Amino acid sequence: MGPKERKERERKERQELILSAAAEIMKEEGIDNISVRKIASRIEYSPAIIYHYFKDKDEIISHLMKKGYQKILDGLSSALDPKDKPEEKLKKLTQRYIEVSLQMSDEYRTVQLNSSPEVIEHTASLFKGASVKKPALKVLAQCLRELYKDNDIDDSSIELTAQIIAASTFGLIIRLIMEKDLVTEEQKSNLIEHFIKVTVNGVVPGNL
Amino acid sequence: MGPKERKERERKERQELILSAAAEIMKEEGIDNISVRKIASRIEYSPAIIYHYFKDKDEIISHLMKKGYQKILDGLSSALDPKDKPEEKLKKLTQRYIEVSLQMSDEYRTVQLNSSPEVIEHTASLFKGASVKKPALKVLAQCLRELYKDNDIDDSSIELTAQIIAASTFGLIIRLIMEKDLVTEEQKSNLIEHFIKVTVNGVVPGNL
DNA sequence: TATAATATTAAACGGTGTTAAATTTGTTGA
DNA sequence: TCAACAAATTTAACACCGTTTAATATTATA
Repeated sequence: MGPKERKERERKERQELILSAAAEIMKEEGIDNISVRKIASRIEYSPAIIYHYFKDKDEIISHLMKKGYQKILDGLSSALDPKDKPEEKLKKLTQRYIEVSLQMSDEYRTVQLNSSPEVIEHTASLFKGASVKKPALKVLAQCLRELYKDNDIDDSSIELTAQIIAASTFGLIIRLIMEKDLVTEEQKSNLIEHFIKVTVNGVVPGNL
Repeated sequence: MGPKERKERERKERQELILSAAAEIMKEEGIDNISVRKIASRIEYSPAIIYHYFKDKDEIISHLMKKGYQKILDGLSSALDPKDKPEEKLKKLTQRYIEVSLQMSDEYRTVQLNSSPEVIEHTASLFKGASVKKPALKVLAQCLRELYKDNDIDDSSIELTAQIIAASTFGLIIRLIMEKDLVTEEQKSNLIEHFIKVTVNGVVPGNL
């Protein structure tokens, strides 16, 4: 309520202004064409002002990443139906993840392939312990735990499996995005269907 | 033998000079730090000369891609032992592909993630018919054909499977490269081992 | 209202890819 | 051998880029 808070709020508003300008540019011209100068001119300020609200350009990009990543996670939760069997859950989850990612292919690509250390920290999924720190992996691991409830499988094995499913799915999605002009819709849905079949078969109890 | 041929040869030599300078920079400073001016200064010419031998910087990058891609393929063939059973072949092939790719991670990343249309044409693997046009997929599909020799599986299914293995493996490799600072050697080999197990289990006859 | 803090800008630095025109170098034919 | 032509190479510029420093304008505070 004091002026301190207002200041803080105004500062955030300006940051949002900058971020949304950057997001606009990303949508219109792609991630690589975001430039500090373009952002500045779009919000009708001088380029230098950007550095009053962000450390550097990378920090702006990082913010865009985080938002994109969150978007994927949000679209995921609605795919879980408690009534489903574990195997079915796994299929639906994977299917949904692929669908949501393909719907926002530009953002997905940007988020997942950006190689700045700060962003990688947010997208990394292969390090030990990722299945408890990464929401998407967490739900996946939970799904696998149900799948293996009658088997004697240690947790590190489940984590590995979750990470592998994530990495494989990531690979399929990125390739589908990159080759979108070369792959027909039919081929695409064949691939997705087949992928889910193969992946689930690969991790189903008894095969491990 | 006429001067025409010599001219042609000399031109190629200069192109090679430029390319190897670019490759050096890529090795030392990473793909993103290749610049026309740096190449020029390294070969002790003025920047403009580059454009006498290449259309633009992208063309230079494209050449680096093609070479990198070839390198992967070359390292692959030696992994095939005719005495192995199909399942074993598949495992070794995948293992080798991952190893070779990780050994040249910068190049792999560059080759596989470059999004210029010209390069995508060389790396694409999901379009219908890819398994006969792409050497790496061809050997993979052949491997699968052996694996399914006693089963009644149509060829389009084999192609789909090959493409899926390729895309999944691609995903694992890219993530391992991107997260190399976060993943320990132990975790890495666990992942690779587990990945091969899961993948092979997923495509083994009877599970499909 | 004066002072201190904050917001904003102008201007520059060093970097980038690329191009047009001028210049040097090399080749060829008379 | 020399002039004419063609090829190779450079100079210089254009239009961008990210970033920093110092000066200026604006706002808040005492």
